[in-house]
Amino acid sequence: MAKKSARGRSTKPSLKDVAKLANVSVMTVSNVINLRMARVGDEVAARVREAIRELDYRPQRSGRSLRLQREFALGLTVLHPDHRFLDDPYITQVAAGMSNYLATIGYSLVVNGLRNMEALDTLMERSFGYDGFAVMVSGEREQRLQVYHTLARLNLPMVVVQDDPPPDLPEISSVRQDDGAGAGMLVERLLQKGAKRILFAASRQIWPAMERRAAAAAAAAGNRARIDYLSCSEDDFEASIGQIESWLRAHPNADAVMGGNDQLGLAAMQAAERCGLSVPGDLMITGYNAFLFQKFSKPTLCSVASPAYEIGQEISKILIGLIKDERAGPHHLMMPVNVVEGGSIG
Amino acid sequence: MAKKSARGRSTKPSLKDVAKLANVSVMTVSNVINLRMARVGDEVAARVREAIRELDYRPQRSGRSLRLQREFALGLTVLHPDHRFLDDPYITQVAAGMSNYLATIGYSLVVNGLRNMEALDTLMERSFGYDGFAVMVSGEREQRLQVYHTLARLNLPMVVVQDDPPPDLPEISSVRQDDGAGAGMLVERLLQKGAKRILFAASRQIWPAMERRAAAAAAAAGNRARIDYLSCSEDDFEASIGQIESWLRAHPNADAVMGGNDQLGLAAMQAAERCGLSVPGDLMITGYNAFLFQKFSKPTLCSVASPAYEIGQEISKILIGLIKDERAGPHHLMMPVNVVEGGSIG
DNA sequence: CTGTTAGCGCATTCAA
DNA sequence: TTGAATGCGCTAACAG
Repeated sequence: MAKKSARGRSTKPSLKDVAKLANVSVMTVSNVINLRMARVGDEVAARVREAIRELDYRPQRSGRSLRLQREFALGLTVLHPDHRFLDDPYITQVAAGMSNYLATIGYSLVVNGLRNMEALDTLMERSFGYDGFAVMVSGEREQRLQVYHTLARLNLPMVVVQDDPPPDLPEISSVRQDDGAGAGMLVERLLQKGAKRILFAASRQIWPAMERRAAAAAAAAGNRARIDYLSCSEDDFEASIGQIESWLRAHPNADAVMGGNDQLGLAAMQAAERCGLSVPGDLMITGYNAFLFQKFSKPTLCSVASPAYEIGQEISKILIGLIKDERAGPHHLMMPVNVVEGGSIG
Repeated sequence: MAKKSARGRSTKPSLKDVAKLANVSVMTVSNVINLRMARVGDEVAARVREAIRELDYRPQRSGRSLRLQREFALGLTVLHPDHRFLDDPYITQVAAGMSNYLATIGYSLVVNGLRNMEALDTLMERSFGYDGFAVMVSGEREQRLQVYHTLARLNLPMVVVQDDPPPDLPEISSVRQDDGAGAGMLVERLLQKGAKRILFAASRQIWPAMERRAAAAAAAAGNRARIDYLSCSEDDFEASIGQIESWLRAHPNADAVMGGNDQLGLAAMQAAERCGLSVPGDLMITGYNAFLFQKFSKPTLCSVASPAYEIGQEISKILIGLIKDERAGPHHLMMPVNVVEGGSIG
């Protein structure tokens, strides 16, 4: 049971308490805990374990961290103006992948949601609680670069997610999914089905990955089809529908709408219905990053499966590697993607 | 710039380094950093700040934590068999609410996703990195109680989310939303519109809150309507649709389906369509916890707005209060909910 | 206003 | 095989 001091404040037991109870030195206890059994006799070890159990002792992270100069945690920093930043399923999948991998090696995940640059500055002044971290940033490239530069000053292993790291900071690693290929595959299917005029509906809030999808779609289409670009207020679903609907009414010759993500694909489905267009007969629709929503529509959305969860795991492995071997160079990982079939393109 | 040792390993600067550069004692630097300006002269403070800037010094959390016996972080522990535990929008909203509140006071959020009791035991052996934590557990009440009892041994401020804490552990706090009232309001509306036979479609994975909703719905209906109960495999959307569809075909006199959450409400929408039932004409449908999805269907789902984000904030406030004043008793907070209108009940 | 001392819990190093 | 000494970075308490 926890020790209580005179004032009634319960204090956690330390190595010293265990050592006293087991009648050994603190080092012996430390050795037992860290499984250095070669250095401890069997019966002594048993006595120590009994004392640990009796006191309900658990090593205190702060002492260990101070001594070893390791925090035994990784960070996930998200810079995004929406305060409900974890609404984004991509972010949550990355976080889940990191958390689950880290749990297997006794590490923790520290999540930081920042709404603007000021919050970042505040964060920078404080100490952190991790040995390395991943960053996901929305906004213009210029601003993203500024964020990366700021965070690089922490001098900690760092992975940029779904973006190109700054060329002038070669130490930074990156992990992305192959959104160029994914968008290309979707466009190819639309072209095969005769699409000549396509709308790419992106979110108003800029994510680098979505820009890459739009660019890759345009490149894949070449001069075989025309691709227009529409920026939608993704956070307001109703508004997105309205914007796509307006565009569809203004462009009755459109053959397809590519949603920058599945939410926008679903918005396009409803916009089509409001315009009296049948899917996929009158209008084909695709989404991107098939998470929960992909099946919510009828017909099901044709989309691209995102390995966001696996990306979270890979990020962790890379960071742990960089922490263990400081000499290791930066990693740049590109995860493959594949199309998820759906009735929305026929 | 970061100091480099002979081996090329970069080492973080410490108070001592700053003190040396500024020609003051470490305590003076500490006082400047902690804004104890009454104890430091203006020009000395300026000199110290200059040194901090020059060395890019940042206080190291581990030293501070060790000295003050505080981790400056809160934990969020989720025990749920699905490894993508953060797929649940309720959990992510709670996490976002916690993270954003904590950012304002310089605390961090540590996320722990556990898939089973073994993972919990592993976690219990290690040291943690937080001063208090919130718990969200799915599964049977018996198993949940076991989890709470295990975690209580950490002897840390603890908040149970969306569940009753164990009666024999009066120290544990709790925060819930008033799901009884929410379910009651939905039932009342259905009854007003003449519903006599209602299906409550719950997820196969048991969440205490969903059980409360089902119980409250039955209680509210009394003998005015019959409420059946169906357990759906929520993780597989297609399977959920199939299960609800089967039930609807077997019970053609059903008037309404209450989804235990919005995902299940959406599944019911599709099941209705497959049965050739129009919504709300032939069948009324409700959801629960209106997050992103609530607007994804047509007609829009009638649901109950969840204050999950606010719950996250309240959890943090409660925990911080308990950490600051150990004498404070447990808190038990019940957050009100309200209905979100939608065309799915007419 | 500034400096000195001491010790938080732990693991590396060295001594027995 | 076990123990003792040392110091990681920081701040409360006290001394000047």
